[in-house]
Amino acid sequence: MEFQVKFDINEKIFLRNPESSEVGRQMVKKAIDLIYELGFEQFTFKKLALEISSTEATIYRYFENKHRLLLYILNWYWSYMEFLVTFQLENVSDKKERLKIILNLLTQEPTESTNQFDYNKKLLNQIVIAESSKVYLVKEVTEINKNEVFKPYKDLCGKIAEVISEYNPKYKYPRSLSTTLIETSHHQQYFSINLPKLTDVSSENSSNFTSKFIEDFLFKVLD
Amino acid sequence: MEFQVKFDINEKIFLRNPESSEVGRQMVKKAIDLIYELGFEQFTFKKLALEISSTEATIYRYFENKHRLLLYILNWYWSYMEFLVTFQLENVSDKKERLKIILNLLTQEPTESTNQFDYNKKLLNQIVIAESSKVYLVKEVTEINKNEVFKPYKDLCGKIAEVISEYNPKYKYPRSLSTTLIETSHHQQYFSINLPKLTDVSSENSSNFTSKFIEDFLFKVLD
DNA sequence: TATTTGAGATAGTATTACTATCATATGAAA
DNA sequence: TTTCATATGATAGTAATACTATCTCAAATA
Repeated sequence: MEFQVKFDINEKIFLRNPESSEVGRQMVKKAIDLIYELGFEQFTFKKLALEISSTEATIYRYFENKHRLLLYILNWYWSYMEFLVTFQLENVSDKKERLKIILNLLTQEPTESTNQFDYNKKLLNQIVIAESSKVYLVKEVTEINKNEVFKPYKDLCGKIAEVISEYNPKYKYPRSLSTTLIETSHHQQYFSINLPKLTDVSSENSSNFTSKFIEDFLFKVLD
Repeated sequence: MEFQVKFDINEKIFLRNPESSEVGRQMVKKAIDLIYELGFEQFTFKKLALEISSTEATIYRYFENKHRLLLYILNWYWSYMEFLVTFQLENVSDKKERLKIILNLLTQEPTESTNQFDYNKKLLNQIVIAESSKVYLVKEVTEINKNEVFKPYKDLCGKIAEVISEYNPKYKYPRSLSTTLIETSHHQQYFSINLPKLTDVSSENSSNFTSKFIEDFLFKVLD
């Protein structure tokens, strides 16, 4: 079975919908490749324009600045994650199993994209790990939050919080635990590769280290 | 009782030691004010030069770029935190109490700096919450890590991990739990102020929300 | 006293992050 | 089929950023 998913991204994020044209779609696809390759700081619209054989001016007609473009990509990712959670939880009633499915989604590398029209999920996942905090750790966070541009992240968090509460209705901090799971999965994956002394990875336990760590703490917190 | 603390910051971080001159000291002090005020992205050496009535060229003689200056500030902070942990743990033998002291240091606003020669700890704390991840979430992380510039963070992590292991020697992930405590305390403090829907704060439980969440979390994991 | 060193002043460059204008192609509406 | 709106590309230009280089002067040091 194969299918594509589309999400309605909040219109406040872009000036012109990149889904509405070929350049727009190319723009987002190549942006993912470039941000992965260069890191967000070194990524520029000039470099992206060159890559898609277009111009800076054209890109600026779609996105106000590179921060917005990153936000667009992350909104897509968060929507996609919420979709995956919903989809994979379908018909699973065991409450522990439901949590495990979520942990799996948060810590496993996504499967390779099979069709060329889709975004590259592996690169996207790496971008989320290394760059996602840069969209909210900015001075203007309150201002940009007014346009509900973080709604997909909040929704994902809310969905995971629900599953947590189903499992243990007495637990008092389902949302905070939910963001902690998400953020910690990013940190520990990043640290275990780049700054392993900040973790407990070793050559023996390196495979799925983050999974094991997070699963261990989640069930200790909830049981 | 009042005293000042000095730390030897890794020489690879700066070109010229800012502690060695008055401009240098002013530079770091004012950088803390400015980064707090503008956020790291909007902070520039030009603005800092103006603020200390010096020139960009002078600042560049001390620091290669603003990333290094932020790293310098964070190294000082991490060293300071490790000092505080060591100091406040002195003569406390109760193992649970020792963990509680650490949690307190991670989640409480620091006390106002009493003397003008010292850095402003409250601003520093806010900078750590909002900007610290930007020093390691960069493409060049492996390269800059070679100079041991993250040693103070790793040492702090190691020290907290020791206290965790004392409390529960069987726990398998003391370092990862340690970084999770540190990073989660930053996230939850930031979210509870700026994106409260990502947490469980409410008007009733807002005071020390992060403290309560993390304490609950830590002892459930370790007991 | 001679010499090194640090700071300030000044200038200059490449790149970034935009904004503006105009011509042309395309596709839909009349 | 013509008309017209709209998107794109080409080009240009600006202010700010992130540097580097050079020279002078003053103060510390040998």
